[in-house]
Amino acid sequence: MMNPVEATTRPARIGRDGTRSQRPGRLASVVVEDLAREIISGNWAEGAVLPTEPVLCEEFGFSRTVIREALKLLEERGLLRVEQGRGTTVQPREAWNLLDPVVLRLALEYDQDMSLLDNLVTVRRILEREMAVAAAGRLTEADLDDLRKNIDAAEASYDDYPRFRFYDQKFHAILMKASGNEVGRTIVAAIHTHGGARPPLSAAASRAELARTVAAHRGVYEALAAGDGELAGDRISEHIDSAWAARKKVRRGARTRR
Amino acid sequence: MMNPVEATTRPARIGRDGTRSQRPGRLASVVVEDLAREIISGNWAEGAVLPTEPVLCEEFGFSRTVIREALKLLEERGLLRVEQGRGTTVQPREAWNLLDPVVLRLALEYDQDMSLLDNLVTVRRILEREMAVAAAGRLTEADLDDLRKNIDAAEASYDDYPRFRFYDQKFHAILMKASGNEVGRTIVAAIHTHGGARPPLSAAASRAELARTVAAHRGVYEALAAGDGELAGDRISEHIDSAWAARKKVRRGARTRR
DNA sequence: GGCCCATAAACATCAGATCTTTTGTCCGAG
DNA sequence: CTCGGACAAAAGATCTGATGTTTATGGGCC
Repeated sequence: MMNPVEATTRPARIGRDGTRSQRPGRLASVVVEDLAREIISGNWAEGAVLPTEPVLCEEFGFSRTVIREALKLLEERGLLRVEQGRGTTVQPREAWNLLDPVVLRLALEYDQDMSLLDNLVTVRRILEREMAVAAAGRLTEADLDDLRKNIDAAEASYDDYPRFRFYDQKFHAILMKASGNEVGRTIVAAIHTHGGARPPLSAAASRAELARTVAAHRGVYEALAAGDGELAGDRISEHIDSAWAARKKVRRGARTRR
Repeated sequence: MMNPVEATTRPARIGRDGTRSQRPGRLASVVVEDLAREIISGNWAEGAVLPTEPVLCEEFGFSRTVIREALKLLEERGLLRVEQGRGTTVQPREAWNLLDPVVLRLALEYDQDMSLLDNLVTVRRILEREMAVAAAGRLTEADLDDLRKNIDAAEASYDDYPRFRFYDQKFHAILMKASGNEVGRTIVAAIHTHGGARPPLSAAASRAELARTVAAHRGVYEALAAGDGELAGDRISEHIDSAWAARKKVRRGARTRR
């Protein structure tokens, strides 16, 4: 269902030299990853000109088909600008599409002071708050049932963190869907899926933290069941904030920079 | 600047037969537009299987290079799923990246009840409100100067609507940038650029409406200059809401469905 | 009936050639 | 010396045809 692959894709420039023990799905994704990293890490500054396509072919050992596909995808993500007759140049950070999975993942990886992660959580908190308010007036009995069963399932998963996270995200997903705001749902889903998959958000949590999450969800549920959208919004906002604060504290003591 | 072409793109399958009086920038964009329209209009339902690449080549009259590039871009946008050995299928609406320019434009075009546009404005209002609050504590003197000059320039452009819109958007852009929230800025910028370019948001406004906009901006500016972030946020939120309400009213009387 | 392999379908990649656009240079006219 | 236009070089865009890989399917074989 999901796609938890490619978190560490980086098969080190495989060519056609026979030793391709594993193929990364698409060759172009290797090139995308590589070039995106150069750009996002700041190694290649804004305005820098990339080598020409034939040169890149030689460097990576892939054909032009693959290289071109990668360049097009990077252009689509706002990292590059490809112009006939002129060459390929690096776009300014303002043009990057930070909601794109690859861009987001790499940007977070090089986000030393966690300002980007902070931004992400802020956006998520704001949007989810308002979407909870909107959902309050639209939830069906079936939705409420779903939410309740989801909370129960999460409560029974304290010993299986991945499973717990699944139900955690599912809870928010039900709410987003019920809010009727497709745009908000798209954004929040992108943040959940690709932003939450990084430390410190992806690190296993203490049992107490999980219990707090369940309690918070139950509080949101009760507010929704009572039809009090504002209260539900306040509670989910508070929930996201406090969960993030707890996570930041964890990270601070960990020093996980690799 | 924009690209008002290709609303009805289908230049009768130009080949290399000499008569290519005009090239649409990239051939792939024609294919992207065409296929995206089929999907977003609902003409092709979720799960539908597209013709194979060779067939598409024949239909469009382009080579596989072009067709493949288009398919890859559509996959990137969440509209399609391309799988080796199986074929190309249409993705469910939930997977669409509604913030992508092309997807957003077409989705709005087929957004008969304006619910999507409503979603867009809601997200924008929520985000901009919070970002104004954040900006209040970070604005430099230079930023404030910029804002003031921007308002004055807008006020002097009542008779040149495109120019007025430029300054209008610039005002918001300065604020977004000053907020320090890159993610929020990316999202709001996407909404401004690609969502605001459609009727009824793109239609020329009355002089009174423009004056109200300027007054609203000035109110936001004064709150910011006074360091009152909450007030600035409330004002900008109110501004976006009332401007949208006015626009909806215009649209209602117009019946612009073509 | 269930398992295994041959085959076909469909996308992935490669290789090389030709076309277009952009840009910079060079040279002659004024 | 400066301005233009012709010309050439660079770089991406597109075309063509062949070959590799993955997936699904169908027919034997046990």
